[in-house]
Amino acid sequence: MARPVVTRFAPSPTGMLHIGGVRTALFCWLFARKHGGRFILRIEDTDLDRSTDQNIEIIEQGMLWCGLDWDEGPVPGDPSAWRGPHGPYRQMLRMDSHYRPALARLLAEGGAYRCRCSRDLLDAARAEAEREGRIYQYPGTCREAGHDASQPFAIRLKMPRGEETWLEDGAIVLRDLIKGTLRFPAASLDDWILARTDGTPTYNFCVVVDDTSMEVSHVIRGDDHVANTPKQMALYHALGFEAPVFAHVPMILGKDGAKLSKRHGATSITEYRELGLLPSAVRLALARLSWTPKIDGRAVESAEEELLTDQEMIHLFDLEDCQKSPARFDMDKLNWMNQKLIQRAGWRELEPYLRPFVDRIAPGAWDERSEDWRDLAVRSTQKGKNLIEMAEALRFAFEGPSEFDPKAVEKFLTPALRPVLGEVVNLGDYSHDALERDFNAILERRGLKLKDLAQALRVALCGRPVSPPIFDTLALLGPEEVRARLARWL
RNA sequence: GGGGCUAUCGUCUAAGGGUUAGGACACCGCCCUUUCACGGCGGCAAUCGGGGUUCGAAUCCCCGUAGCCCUACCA
Repeated sequence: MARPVVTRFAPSPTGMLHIGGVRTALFCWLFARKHGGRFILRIEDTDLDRSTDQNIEIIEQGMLWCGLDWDEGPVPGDPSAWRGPHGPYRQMLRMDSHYRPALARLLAEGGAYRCRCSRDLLDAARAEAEREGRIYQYPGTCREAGHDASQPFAIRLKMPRGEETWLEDGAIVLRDLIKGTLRFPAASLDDWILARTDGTPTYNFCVVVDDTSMEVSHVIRGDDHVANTPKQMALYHALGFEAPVFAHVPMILGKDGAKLSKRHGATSITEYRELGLLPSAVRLALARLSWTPKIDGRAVESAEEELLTDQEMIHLFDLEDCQKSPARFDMDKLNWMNQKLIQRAGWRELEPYLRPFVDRIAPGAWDERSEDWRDLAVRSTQKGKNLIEMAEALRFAFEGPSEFDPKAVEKFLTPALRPVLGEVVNLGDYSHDALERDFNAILERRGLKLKDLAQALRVALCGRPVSPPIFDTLALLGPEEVRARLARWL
């Protein structure tokens, strides 16, 4: 029986938003969008020491920059507000409303029990088992003791012993959409803790309660949670809830195959923004890690097909086309995708992303320019690999050269060419066609090649022999500025 | 130690018994060119090891090896 599709991303606000988390969120988002379902953002803030409102905002902003909008969850920037019928969406706010009642019911129904074994006792037993090379499992000392609440206690779940009818050959069977059918022998699982002695519930308990009450139909998460799943399945069973469908996505590794960490470069989503990447490129690159889009059953076969739009990704996305094995993060490919997406974007589309980078070079200057100017500025720098390169390529338009590359001056600004600059000063029509016509006339008269004049102009105007196409360079500066900059060479 | 997962070019991957093992990124070379780029064309490059099953294995089975996850009163 098909439930409406609901997915969720549940990060801990313990710092930055990790790129691996973004990828998981992206899969959840794609899946929900594809099936016309809802996507929930839930904050797992039970780690009180590290969770802060500021970190929550970092997550929200990272998600929004990346284009991953959620249908239910916190309202960005307002720690106490939320949107959606299943709130609150922060675990700390769900203690009394959700966790305690579920715990009480479990205790009353016998699915869980109070355990008085002290932490010291447990630690000692574990240490001893380890010393003897044995595996340690909680022996179930208090399982049938029927302890009351008169003394301190933790709460443990009664895990199946092997004979239960919902097991298959004594194993909990997980049919994972990505990993396939996985079997976990009940004997390998012990009675785990649902709530600590101080009454706070543990992670594995909260996820189940939250996913159930939020009507999550598909749990899509990192495969570091695979081994937790049978424990959670037992809890679903004890609670009498139908378990959601699970899909565990493989991890993202660094270039060297080790877990992606700081020494591999950027790990936080905000760093990718700082690198001058388009969110659409980040989405595409992340999605293509572990996922091979199939068009009519065929994997994408060319560069053209690889460059999917969001709509295409949503249309094509299928968890069955995901890899089981981990993938290494490939910055080269991300850069390539970024370049391609920059190339094919319209200037209005690019402008909001480019503006902040231009602002760093010339604060406020961008918005003072006309639409035509901004259009040309974007188009003439669209060959850049990223927004930083694009903005940098426009620097000449906002500030005159602070110095002139001596070698370039010697090579291109030859005595023979300087007089020609004087002719350029006389030109008044900077439209492309006019410039081309007038330049051709000058070149013919002087017996020069465009290359000679173009390079001389670049050096004279920008201080170095590199700039956008020469006619664009002139148009971006305008006749007045060109005359001013050329004056010293005449 | 126990439980679970994984293994094709440098990277992301395609091919579930028969292919010269295909594509993309990166790299290298050539061409184009108004600088830098873009672009076009071409090249290099892989089935972890060992046993089976089979006429035939990257594909199926077993055994190794390596890596990762879980094994907390962390999440």
